[in-house]
Amino acid sequence: MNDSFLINTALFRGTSVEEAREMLRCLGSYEKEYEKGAVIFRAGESVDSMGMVLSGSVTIEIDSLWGDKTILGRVEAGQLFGETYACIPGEPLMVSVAACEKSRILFLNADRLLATCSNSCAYHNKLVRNLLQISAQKNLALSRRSLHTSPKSIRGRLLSYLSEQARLNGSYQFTIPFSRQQLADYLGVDRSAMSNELSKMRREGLLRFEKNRFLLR
Amino acid sequence: MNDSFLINTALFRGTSVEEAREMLRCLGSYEKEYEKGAVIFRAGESVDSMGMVLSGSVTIEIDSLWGDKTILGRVEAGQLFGETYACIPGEPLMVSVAACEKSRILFLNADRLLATCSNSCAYHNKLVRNLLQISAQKNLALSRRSLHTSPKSIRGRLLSYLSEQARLNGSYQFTIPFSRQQLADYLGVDRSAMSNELSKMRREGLLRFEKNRFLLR
DNA sequence: ACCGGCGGGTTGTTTTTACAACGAAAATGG
DNA sequence: CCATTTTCGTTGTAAAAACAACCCGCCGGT
Repeated sequence: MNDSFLINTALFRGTSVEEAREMLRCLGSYEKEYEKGAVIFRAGESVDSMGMVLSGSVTIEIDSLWGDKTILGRVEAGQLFGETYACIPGEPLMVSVAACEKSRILFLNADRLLATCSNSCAYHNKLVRNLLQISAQKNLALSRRSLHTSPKSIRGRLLSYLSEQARLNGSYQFTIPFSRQQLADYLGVDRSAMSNELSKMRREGLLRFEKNRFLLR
Repeated sequence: MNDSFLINTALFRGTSVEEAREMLRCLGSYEKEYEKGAVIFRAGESVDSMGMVLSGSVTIEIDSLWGDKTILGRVEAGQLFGETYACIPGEPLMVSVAACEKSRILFLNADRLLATCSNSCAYHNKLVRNLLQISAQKNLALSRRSLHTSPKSIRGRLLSYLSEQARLNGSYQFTIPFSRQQLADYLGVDRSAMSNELSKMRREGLLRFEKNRFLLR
Protein backbone atom coordinates (compact mmCIF):
# COMPACT_ATOMS: atom_id res chain seq x y z
CA MET A 1 0.00 0.00 0.00
CA ASN A 2 1.30 3.39 -0.98
CA ASP A 3 2.21 5.69 1.88
CA SER A 4 -0.03 8.49 0.75
CA PHE A 5 -2.92 6.21 -0.10
CA LEU A 6 -4.43 6.12 3.37
CA ILE A 7 -4.39 9.80 4.13
CA ASN A 8 -6.22 10.48 0.91
CA THR A 9 -9.13 8.24 1.88
CA ALA A 10 -12.27 9.72 3.37
CA LEU A 11 -11.67 7.89 6.62
CA PHE A 12 -8.15 9.09 7.30
CA ARG A 13 -8.47 12.49 5.71
CA GLY A 14 -6.88 15.10 7.87
CA THR A 15 -4.30 12.90 9.51
CA SER A 16 -0.63 12.66 8.72
CA VAL A 17 1.07 9.59 7.29
CA GLU A 18 2.63 8.72 10.64
CA GLU A 19 -0.60 9.21 12.51
CA ALA A 20 -2.46 7.07 10.04
CA ARG A 21 0.14 4.34 10.43
CA GLU A 22 -0.16 4.45 14.15
CA MET A 23 -3.93 4.30 13.93
CA LEU A 24 -3.69 1.18 11.82
CA ARG A 25 -1.81 -0.52 14.61
CA CYS A 26 -4.21 0.85 17.18
CA LEU A 27 -7.19 -0.44 15.24
CA GLY A 28 -5.82 -3.94 14.88
CA SER A 29 -5.87 -3.85 11.10
CA TYR A 30 -4.92 -6.57 8.66
CA GLU A 31 -5.04 -7.06 4.90
CA LYS A 32 -6.41 -9.84 2.76
CA GLU A 33 -6.78 -10.49 -0.94
CA TYR A 34 -9.87 -11.79 -2.72
CA GLU A 35 -10.38 -13.22 -6.18
CA LYS A 36 -13.11 -12.03 -8.51
CA GLY A 37 -16.49 -13.21 -7.29
CA ALA A 38 -15.24 -14.17 -3.83
CA VAL A 39 -17.62 -13.36 -0.97
CA ILE A 40 -16.08 -11.07 1.66
CA PHE A 41 -19.03 -10.70 4.00
CA ARG A 42 -21.96 -13.09 3.85
CA ALA A 43 -25.54 -12.14 4.74
CA GLY A 44 -26.55 -13.52 8.11
CA GLU A 45 -23.11 -13.23 9.69
CA SER A 46 -22.38 -10.47 12.12
CA VAL A 47 -19.14 -8.58 11.86
CA ASP A 48 -16.91 -6.54 14.14
CA SER A 49 -14.73 -5.06 11.45
CA MET A 50 -15.28 -2.82 8.51
CA GLY A 51 -13.43 -3.20 5.26
CA MET A 52 -11.58 -0.68 3.17
CA VAL A 53 -10.94 -1.44 -0.47
CA LEU A 54 -7.23 -0.96 -1.16
CA SER A 55 -7.39 -2.08 -4.77
CA GLY A 56 -10.09 -3.49 -7.01
CA SER A 57 -13.76 -3.02 -6.16
CA VAL A 58 -16.63 -4.80 -4.47
CA THR A 59 -20.41 -4.79 -4.69
CA ILE A 60 -22.92 -4.73 -1.87
CA GLU A 61 -25.83 -6.95 -2.72
CA ILE A 62 -28.95 -8.57 -1.40
CA ASP A 63 -29.09 -12.22 -2.39
CA SER A 64 -32.48 -13.86 -2.51
CA LEU A 65 -32.98 -17.55 -2.32
CA TRP A 66 -33.58 -18.50 -6.01
CA GLY A 67 -30.28 -16.79 -6.91
CA ASP A 68 -31.56 -13.34 -7.76
CA LYS A 69 -29.43 -10.54 -6.48
CA THR A 70 -30.08 -6.86 -5.93
CA ILE A 71 -27.05 -4.62 -6.08
CA LEU A 72 -27.19 -1.83 -3.54
CA GLY A 73 -24.00 -0.19 -4.59
CA ARG A 74 -20.43 -0.49 -5.65
CA VAL A 75 -17.42 0.32 -3.48
CA GLU A 76 -14.19 1.42 -5.15
CA ALA A 77 -10.61 1.74 -3.93
CA GLY A 78 -10.24 3.93 -0.87
CA GLN A 79 -13.85 3.49 0.17
CA LEU A 80 -15.34 1.61 3.09
CA PHE A 81 -17.93 -1.12 3.39
CA GLY A 82 -19.55 -2.83 6.34
CA GLU A 83 -19.10 0.23 8.52
CA THR A 84 -22.84 0.30 9.16
CA TYR A 85 -22.85 -3.13 10.73
CA ALA A 86 -19.57 -2.59 12.47
CA CYS A 87 -21.13 0.43 14.22
CA ILE A 88 -24.03 -1.67 15.50
CA PRO A 89 -22.47 -4.61 17.31
CA GLY A 90 -24.26 -7.91 16.88
CA GLU A 91 -26.47 -6.80 14.03
CA PRO A 92 -26.62 -9.59 11.43
CA LEU A 93 -25.89 -8.53 7.87
CA MET A 94 -28.81 -8.48 5.50
CA VAL A 95 -26.45 -7.92 2.60
CA SER A 96 -23.43 -9.70 1.21
CA VAL A 97 -20.26 -8.11 -0.07
CA ALA A 98 -18.44 -9.69 -2.99
CA ALA A 99 -15.33 -8.77 -4.94
CA CYS A 100 -16.22 -7.88 -8.51
CA GLU A 101 -12.58 -8.15 -9.50
CA LYS A 102 -9.39 -9.25 -7.78
CA SER A 103 -9.32 -6.98 -4.74
CA ARG A 104 -7.18 -6.24 -1.73
CA ILE A 105 -9.06 -5.41 1.46
CA LEU A 106 -7.96 -3.74 4.68
CA PHE A 107 -9.97 -4.70 7.75
CA LEU A 108 -10.35 -2.32 10.68
CA ASN A 109 -11.75 -3.25 14.04
CA ALA A 110 -14.79 -1.12 14.84
CA ASP A 111 -14.92 -1.53 18.60
CA ARG A 112 -11.51 -0.02 18.91
CA LEU A 113 -12.42 2.78 16.60
CA LEU A 114 -15.57 3.67 18.49
CA ALA A 115 -14.17 3.17 21.98
CA THR A 116 -13.43 6.46 23.69
CA CYS A 117 -9.73 5.92 23.35
CA SER A 118 -7.99 6.90 26.57
CA ASN A 119 -5.39 9.30 25.26
CA SER A 120 -2.92 7.30 23.25
CA CYS A 121 -4.65 8.21 19.98
CA ALA A 122 -5.64 11.83 19.88
CA TYR A 123 -7.11 11.34 16.43
CA HIS A 124 -9.93 9.04 17.36
CA ASN A 125 -12.37 11.89 17.38
CA LYS A 126 -11.26 12.97 13.96
CA LEU A 127 -11.80 9.46 12.69
CA VAL A 128 -15.26 9.24 14.22
CA ARG A 129 -16.25 12.46 12.52
CA ASN A 130 -14.88 11.22 9.24
CA LEU A 131 -16.82 8.02 9.72
CA LEU A 132 -19.99 10.01 10.31
CA GLN A 133 -19.44 11.78 7.02
CA ILE A 134 -18.92 8.46 5.29
CA SER A 135 -22.05 7.04 6.85
CA ALA A 136 -24.01 10.06 5.69
CA GLN A 137 -22.60 9.63 2.19
CA LYS A 138 -23.61 6.00 2.19
CA ASN A 139 -27.04 7.11 3.23
CA LEU A 140 -27.15 9.28 0.18
CA ALA A 141 -26.02 6.41 -2.01
CA LEU A 142 -28.83 4.24 -0.69
CA SER A 143 -31.35 7.02 -1.14
CA ARG A 144 -30.06 7.55 -4.63
CA ARG A 145 -30.72 3.97 -5.50
CA SER A 146 -34.22 4.31 -4.07
CA LEU A 147 -34.64 7.34 -6.27
CA HIS A 148 -33.61 5.36 -9.33
CA THR A 149 -35.83 2.43 -8.53
CA SER A 150 -38.86 4.49 -7.64
CA PRO A 151 -40.15 4.78 -11.22
CA LYS A 152 -42.20 1.72 -12.05
CA SER A 153 -41.10 1.42 -15.64
CA ILE A 154 -37.72 0.22 -16.87
CA ARG A 155 -37.35 3.29 -19.01
CA GLY A 156 -38.05 5.58 -16.09
CA ARG A 157 -35.39 3.86 -14.02
CA LEU A 158 -32.84 3.98 -16.78
CA LEU A 159 -33.44 7.66 -17.40
CA SER A 160 -33.23 8.41 -13.70
CA TYR A 161 -29.93 6.57 -13.43
CA LEU A 162 -28.37 7.77 -16.63
CA SER A 163 -29.36 11.39 -16.07
CA GLU A 164 -27.61 11.34 -12.76
CA GLN A 165 -24.51 9.76 -14.24
CA ALA A 166 -24.47 12.56 -16.79
CA ARG A 167 -24.89 15.12 -14.02
CA LEU A 168 -22.08 13.55 -11.98
CA ASN A 169 -19.76 13.51 -14.96
CA GLY A 170 -20.75 17.00 -15.97
CA SER A 171 -21.18 15.71 -19.51
CA TYR A 172 -23.75 13.92 -21.60
CA GLN A 173 -21.07 11.40 -22.36
CA PHE A 174 -19.90 9.07 -19.65
CA THR A 175 -18.92 5.53 -18.70
CA ILE A 176 -20.88 3.55 -16.16
CA PRO A 177 -19.25 1.22 -13.62
CA PHE A 178 -21.70 -1.62 -14.20
CA SER A 179 -22.05 -4.46 -16.65
CA ARG A 180 -25.54 -4.94 -18.09
CA GLN A 181 -26.40 -7.63 -15.59
CA GLN A 182 -25.14 -5.50 -12.72
CA LEU A 183 -27.04 -2.48 -13.91
CA ALA A 184 -30.19 -4.57 -14.18
CA ASP A 185 -29.59 -5.85 -10.66
CA TYR A 186 -29.00 -2.33 -9.42
CA LEU A 187 -32.20 -1.06 -11.00
CA GLY A 188 -34.12 -4.15 -9.97
CA VAL A 189 -35.23 -5.19 -13.45
CA ASP A 190 -34.75 -8.08 -15.82
CA ARG A 191 -31.58 -7.86 -17.87
CA SER A 192 -33.03 -8.83 -21.21
CA ALA A 193 -36.00 -6.52 -20.77
CA MET A 194 -33.55 -3.75 -19.96
CA SER A 195 -31.41 -4.48 -23.00
CA ASN A 196 -34.57 -4.36 -25.03
CA GLU A 197 -35.59 -1.03 -23.60
CA LEU A 198 -32.11 0.41 -24.16
CA SER A 199 -32.27 -0.57 -27.81
CA LYS A 200 -35.73 0.92 -28.12
CA MET A 201 -34.48 4.17 -26.64
CA ARG A 202 -31.57 4.16 -29.05
CA ARG A 203 -33.91 3.66 -31.99
CA GLU A 204 -35.93 6.62 -30.75
CA GLY A 205 -32.77 8.69 -30.70
CA LEU A 206 -32.81 9.30 -26.95
CA LEU A 207 -29.27 8.05 -26.50
CA ARG A 208 -26.36 6.17 -27.92
CA PHE A 209 -24.18 3.60 -26.28
CA GLU A 210 -21.41 1.18 -26.90
CA LYS A 211 -20.51 -1.22 -24.14
CA ASN A 212 -20.42 0.89 -20.98
CA ARG A 213 -20.04 4.22 -22.71
CA PHE A 214 -23.24 6.24 -23.00
CA LEU A 215 -24.19 9.44 -24.75
CA LEU A 216 -27.42 11.18 -23.81
CA ARG A 217 -29.16 13.75 -25.96
CA MET B 1 -41.47 18.66 26.25
CA ASN B 2 -40.99 16.31 29.17
CA ASP B 3 -37.70 16.70 31.01
CA SER B 4 -36.74 13.07 30.64
CA PHE B 5 -37.82 12.90 27.02
CA LEU B 6 -34.58 14.17 25.55
CA ILE B 7 -32.16 12.00 27.46
CA ASN B 8 -34.09 8.92 26.37
CA THR B 9 -33.61 9.71 22.71
CA ALA B 10 -30.84 8.05 20.75
CA LEU B 11 -29.15 11.39 20.17
CA PHE B 12 -28.92 12.51 23.78
CA ARG B 13 -28.51 9.07 25.33
CA GLY B 14 -25.83 9.15 27.98
CA THR B 15 -26.17 12.79 28.92
CA SER B 16 -27.88 14.23 31.97
CA VAL B 17 -31.00 16.38 31.89
CA GLU B 18 -29.01 19.53 32.60
CA GLU B 19 -26.38 18.72 30.02
CA ALA B 20 -29.04 18.03 27.43
CA ARG B 21 -30.69 21.36 28.21
CA GLU B 22 -27.43 23.15 27.84
CA MET B 23 -26.73 21.40 24.57
CA LEU B 24 -30.09 22.59 23.25
CA ARG B 25 -29.02 26.14 23.83
CA CYS B 26 -25.61 25.44 22.38
CA LEU B 27 -27.12 23.95 19.26
CA GLY B 28 -29.44 26.85 18.62
CA SER B 29 -32.55 24.73 18.77
CA TYR B 30 -36.16 25.75 18.28
CA GLU B 31 -39.51 24.01 18.07
CA LYS B 32 -42.29 24.19 15.54
CA GLU B 33 -45.60 22.48 15.04
CA TYR B 34 -46.92 21.03 11.77
CA GLU B 35 -50.40 19.97 10.76
CA LYS B 36 -51.09 16.61 9.13
CA GLY B 37 -49.75 16.55 5.60
CA ALA B 38 -47.62 19.66 6.01
CA VAL B 39 -44.25 19.56 4.29
CA ILE B 40 -41.32 20.07 6.68
CA PHE B 41 -38.42 19.68 4.26
CA ARG B 42 -38.96 19.91 0.51
CA ALA B 43 -36.84 18.05 -2.06
CA GLY B 44 -34.40 20.37 -3.79
CA GLU B 45 -33.83 22.62 -0.80
CA SER B 46 -30.67 22.33 1.19
CA VAL B 47 -30.84 22.36 4.96
CA ASP B 48 -28.53 23.23 7.81
CA SER B 49 -30.61 21.71 10.57
CA MET B 50 -31.84 18.27 11.41
CA GLY B 51 -35.23 17.62 12.94
CA MET B 52 -36.23 15.56 15.92
CA VAL B 53 -39.81 14.41 16.20
CA LEU B 54 -41.10 15.42 19.64
CA SER B 55 -44.64 14.20 19.07
CA GLY B 56 -46.53 12.76 16.12
CA SER B 57 -44.65 11.23 13.22
CA VAL B 58 -43.35 12.10 9.77
CA THR B 59 -42.58 10.23 6.57
CA ILE B 60 -39.56 10.55 4.35
CA GLU B 61 -40.61 10.31 0.74
CA ILE B 62 -39.52 10.73 -2.84
CA ASP B 63 -42.06 12.72 -4.80
CA SER B 64 -42.14 12.29 -8.54
CA LEU B 65 -43.62 14.79 -10.89
CA TRP B 66 -47.06 13.19 -11.72
CA GLY B 67 -47.80 12.99 -7.99
CA ASP B 68 -46.51 9.50 -7.28
CA LYS B 69 -44.62 9.15 -4.04
CA THR B 70 -42.24 6.56 -2.70
CA ILE B 71 -42.06 6.30 1.05
CA LEU B 72 -38.55 5.60 2.28
CA GLY B 73 -39.41 5.40 5.92
CA ARG B 74 -41.35 6.68 8.86
CA VAL B 75 -39.87 8.64 11.72
CA GLU B 76 -41.55 8.41 15.13
CA ALA B 77 -41.26 10.46 18.31
CA GLY B 78 -37.72 10.73 19.64
CA GLN B 79 -36.15 9.96 16.28
CA LEU B 80 -34.23 12.18 13.90
CA PHE B 81 -34.62 13.09 10.26
CA GLY B 82 -32.53 15.13 7.88
CA GLU B 83 -29.36 14.33 9.79
CA THR B 84 -27.83 12.94 6.62
CA TYR B 85 -28.14 16.22 4.78
CA ALA B 86 -27.26 18.25 7.80
CA CYS B 87 -23.96 16.33 7.94
CA ILE B 88 -23.18 17.18 4.32
CA PRO B 89 -23.51 20.94 4.04
CA GLY B 90 -24.95 22.19 0.79
CA GLU B 91 -26.24 18.85 -0.41
CA PRO B 92 -29.71 19.35 -1.90
CA LEU B 93 -32.39 17.03 -0.57
CA MET B 94 -33.61 14.36 -2.94
CA VAL B 95 -36.41 13.53 -0.51
CA SER B 96 -39.17 15.45 1.17
CA VAL B 97 -40.30 15.12 4.75
CA ALA B 98 -43.99 15.51 5.59
CA ALA B 99 -45.96 15.23 8.82
CA CYS B 100 -48.32 12.27 8.67
CA GLU B 101 -50.20 13.58 11.68
CA LYS B 102 -50.09 16.73 13.75
CA SER B 103 -46.47 16.79 14.88
CA ARG B 104 -44.13 18.86 16.96
CA ILE B 105 -40.57 19.14 15.66
CA LEU B 106 -37.36 20.21 17.33
CA PHE B 107 -34.74 21.63 15.00
CA LEU B 108 -31.04 21.37 15.79
CA ASN B 109 -28.33 23.24 13.96
CA ALA B 110 -25.91 20.78 12.43
CA ASP B 111 -22.90 23.04 11.97
CA ARG B 112 -22.78 23.72 15.65
CA LEU B 113 -23.18 20.05 16.43
CA LEU B 114 -20.38 18.97 14.15
CA ALA B 115 -18.04 21.85 14.86
CA THR B 116 -15.16 20.82 17.06
CA CYS B 117 -16.60 22.73 19.97
CA SER B 118 -13.84 24.57 21.80
CA ASN B 119 -14.44 23.40 25.34
CA SER B 120 -17.73 24.88 26.43
CA CYS B 121 -19.60 21.68 25.66
CA ALA B 122 -17.68 18.63 26.74
CA TYR B 123 -20.44 16.41 25.41
CA HIS B 124 -20.05 17.21 21.76
CA ASN B 125 -18.02 14.10 21.18
CA LYS B 126 -20.63 11.98 22.85
CA LEU B 127 -23.26 13.50 20.61
CA VAL B 128 -21.22 12.88 17.49
CA ARG B 129 -20.82 9.24 18.42
CA ASN B 130 -24.54 8.95 19.06
CA LEU B 131 -25.18 10.57 15.73
CA LEU B 132 -22.95 8.00 14.07
CA GLN B 133 -25.05 5.25 15.62
CA ILE B 134 -28.20 6.93 14.38
CA SER B 135 -26.79 7.33 10.92
CA ALA B 136 -25.90 3.65 10.89
CA GLN B 137 -29.40 2.78 12.02
CA LYS B 138 -30.87 4.88 9.26
CA ASN B 139 -28.62 3.05 6.87
CA LEU B 140 -30.15 -0.16 8.06
CA ALA B 141 -33.64 1.24 7.62
CA LEU B 142 -32.87 2.15 4.04
CA SER B 143 -31.29 -1.23 3.38
CA ARG B 144 -34.32 -2.88 4.91
CA ARG B 145 -36.58 -1.12 2.49
CA SER B 146 -34.36 -2.23 -0.35
CA LEU B 147 -34.68 -5.74 0.98
CA HIS B 148 -38.46 -5.47 0.94
CA THR B 149 -38.63 -4.00 -2.52
CA SER B 150 -36.15 -6.40 -4.07
CA PRO B 151 -38.71 -9.14 -4.79
CA LYS B 152 -40.34 -8.42 -8.11
CA SER B 153 -43.81 -9.63 -7.16
CA ILE B 154 -46.26 -7.85 -4.89
CA ARG B 155 -46.70 -10.96 -2.85
CA GLY B 156 -42.97 -11.33 -2.33
CA ARG B 157 -42.70 -7.78 -1.12
CA LEU B 158 -45.62 -8.13 1.23
CA LEU B 159 -44.24 -11.31 2.71
CA SER B 160 -40.81 -9.77 3.11
CA TYR B 161 -42.26 -6.77 4.90
CA LEU B 162 -44.80 -8.60 7.02
CA SER B 163 -42.35 -11.30 8.09
CA GLU B 164 -40.02 -8.66 9.36
CA GLN B 165 -42.78 -6.88 11.21
CA ALA B 166 -43.62 -10.19 12.86
CA ARG B 167 -39.97 -10.68 13.75
CA LEU B 168 -39.70 -7.17 15.16
CA ASN B 169 -42.83 -7.62 17.25
CA GLY B 170 -41.77 -11.08 18.33
CA SER B 171 -45.25 -12.28 17.47
CA TYR B 172 -47.23 -13.36 14.44
CA GLN B 173 -49.76 -10.76 15.41
CA PHE B 174 -48.85 -7.11 15.02
CA THR B 175 -49.97 -3.67 13.92
CA ILE B 176 -48.27 -1.87 11.09
CA PRO B 177 -47.65 1.89 11.10
CA PHE B 178 -48.88 2.40 7.53
CA SER B 179 -52.22 2.90 5.86
CA ARG B 180 -52.79 0.85 2.73
CA GLN B 181 -51.74 3.67 0.47
CA GLN B 182 -48.64 4.31 2.54
CA LEU B 183 -47.71 0.65 2.58
CA ALA B 184 -48.13 0.50 -1.19
CA ASP B 185 -45.92 3.58 -1.50
CA TYR B 186 -43.35 2.03 0.79
CA LEU B 187 -43.28 -1.22 -1.18
CA GLY B 188 -43.41 0.60 -4.48
CA VAL B 189 -46.54 -1.07 -5.82
CA ASP B 190 -50.03 -0.06 -6.85
CA ARG B 191 -52.44 0.20 -3.95
CA SER B 192 -55.37 -1.57 -5.56
CA ALA B 193 -53.17 -4.36 -6.85
CA MET B 194 -51.77 -4.73 -3.35
CA SER B 195 -55.24 -4.83 -1.79
CA ASN B 196 -56.11 -7.47 -4.31
CA GLU B 197 -53.05 -9.53 -3.45
CA LEU B 198 -53.72 -9.22 0.27
CA SER B 199 -57.23 -10.54 -0.20
CA LYS B 200 -55.92 -13.40 -2.30
CA MET B 201 -53.43 -14.29 0.41
CA ARG B 202 -56.22 -14.20 2.98
CA ARG B 203 -58.35 -16.53 0.86
CA GLU B 204 -55.39 -18.89 0.69
CA GLY B 205 -55.14 -18.82 4.46
CA LEU B 206 -51.69 -17.27 4.56
CA LEU B 207 -52.77 -14.48 6.88
CA ARG B 208 -55.60 -12.55 8.41
CA PHE B 209 -55.98 -8.85 8.77
CA GLU B 210 -58.35 -6.18 9.86
CA LYS B 211 -57.36 -2.61 9.25
CA ASN B 212 -53.72 -2.33 10.27
CA ARG B 213 -53.70 -5.42 12.44
CA PHE B 214 -52.19 -8.51 10.85
CA LEU B 215 -51.92 -12.14 11.82
CA LEU B 216 -49.47 -14.37 9.98
CA ARG B 217 -49.68 -18.14 9.97
C1' DA C 1 -6.76 -22.74 -34.05
C1' DC C 2 -10.18 -24.70 -31.42
C1' DC C 3 -13.12 -24.84 -27.60
C1' DG C 4 -15.96 -23.05 -23.95
C1' DG C 5 -17.69 -19.54 -21.22
C1' DC C 6 -19.40 -14.95 -20.71
C1' DG C 7 -21.63 -10.70 -21.87
C1' DG C 8 -25.01 -8.76 -24.38
C1' DG C 9 -28.79 -8.30 -27.83
C1' DT C 10 -33.18 -10.21 -29.97
C1' DT C 11 -37.59 -12.36 -30.10
C1' DG C 12 -41.94 -14.46 -28.68
C1' DT C 13 -44.92 -16.01 -24.95
C1' DT C 14 -46.95 -15.75 -20.51
C1' DT C 15 -47.64 -13.76 -16.31
C1' DT C 16 -48.14 -9.73 -13.58
C1' DT C 17 -48.90 -5.39 -12.66
C1' DA C 18 -50.60 -0.82 -13.34
C1' DC C 19 -54.52 1.79 -14.26
C1' DA C 20 -59.21 3.35 -14.20
C1' DA C 21 -63.65 3.14 -12.41
C1' DC C 22 -66.74 2.03 -8.98
C1' DG C 23 -69.12 1.17 -4.40
C1' DA C 24 -69.25 0.48 0.44
C1' DA C 25 -67.63 1.57 4.82
C1' DA C 26 -65.40 4.51 7.86
C1' DA C 27 -63.67 8.78 9.33
C1' DT C 28 -63.91 13.70 9.39
C1' DG C 29 -65.76 18.11 10.14
C1' DG C 30 -69.21 21.47 10.72
C1' DC D 1 -76.24 14.24 13.26
C1' DC D 2 -75.76 14.84 8.60
C1' DA D 3 -72.78 15.82 4.64
C1' DT D 4 -68.48 15.21 2.65
C1' DT D 5 -64.22 13.18 2.13
C1' DT D 6 -61.08 9.55 2.67
C1' DT D 7 -59.92 4.79 2.77
C1' DC D 8 -60.19 0.30 1.18
C1' DG D 9 -61.67 -3.62 -1.50
C1' DT D 10 -63.34 -5.29 -6.11
C1' DT D 11 -63.36 -5.88 -10.97
C1' DG D 12 -61.97 -5.71 -15.80
C1' DT D 13 -58.76 -4.23 -19.26
C1' DA D 14 -54.61 -2.74 -21.30
C1' DA D 15 -49.83 -2.41 -20.91
C1' DA D 16 -45.56 -3.88 -19.41
C1' DA D 17 -42.27 -6.69 -17.56
C1' DA D 18 -40.57 -11.29 -16.50
C1' DC D 19 -39.14 -15.38 -18.43
C1' DA D 20 -37.14 -18.66 -21.59
C1' DA D 21 -34.73 -19.59 -25.53
C1' DC D 22 -31.69 -18.37 -28.78
C1' DC D 23 -28.08 -15.83 -31.32
C1' DC D 24 -23.68 -13.68 -32.00
C1' DG D 25 -19.09 -11.85 -30.89
C1' DC D 26 -15.30 -11.58 -27.77
C1' DC D 27 -11.82 -13.30 -24.84
C1' DG D 28 -8.80 -16.56 -22.34
C1' DG D 29 -7.03 -20.88 -21.98
C1' DT D 30 -5.20 -25.06 -23.86
